[in-house]
Amino acid sequence: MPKKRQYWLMKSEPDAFSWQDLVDSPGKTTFWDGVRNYQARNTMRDLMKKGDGVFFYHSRTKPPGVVGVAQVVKEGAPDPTQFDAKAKYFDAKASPENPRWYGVEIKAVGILPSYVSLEDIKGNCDLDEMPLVQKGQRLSVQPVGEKEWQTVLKMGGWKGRKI
DNA sequence: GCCAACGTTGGC
DNA sequence: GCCAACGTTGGC
Repeated sequence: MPKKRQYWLMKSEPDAFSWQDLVDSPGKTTFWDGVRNYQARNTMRDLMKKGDGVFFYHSRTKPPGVVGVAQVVKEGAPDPTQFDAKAKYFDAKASPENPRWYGVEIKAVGILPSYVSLEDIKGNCDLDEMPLVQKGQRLSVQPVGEKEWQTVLKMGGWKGRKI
């Protein structure tokens, strides 16, 4: 039974970790750590699969929007920062035997030739169903439908390989 | 920098 | 197990 390709959107504040930081990472790959929201955790731990497409979204920028395309290269694994007492994301209630927080590894595939801002997304009625534009939506890791994935790629002038 | 929306914590 | 207080997110 072939698995259906899934798509996601991951938010990051560029001051903390930008698209360029991802591109500059060894192998253009990074472990997505520091997520401390249970729903986002469940998504990364249980749902995101190797090869899934990821929109890399810059939040708290002027303007916020989708900057590039990435892919999941390693599925959910315990986030090491939860065990590090000195780390910002330390969680005293987590232990290696009983991890609480998970992350995935993603790899940059390519930048979108044209940035797709939040305003652009809100302005396209084909994208009304995206969690991103729902009121009060704050999830840093969220699903993207097949239709929405293709629409945003088109808006961004994506000429890269199909994911 | 403001603040609405939302999630989590902890006293009871 | 309720819910007020608190902390965080993220657009504006």
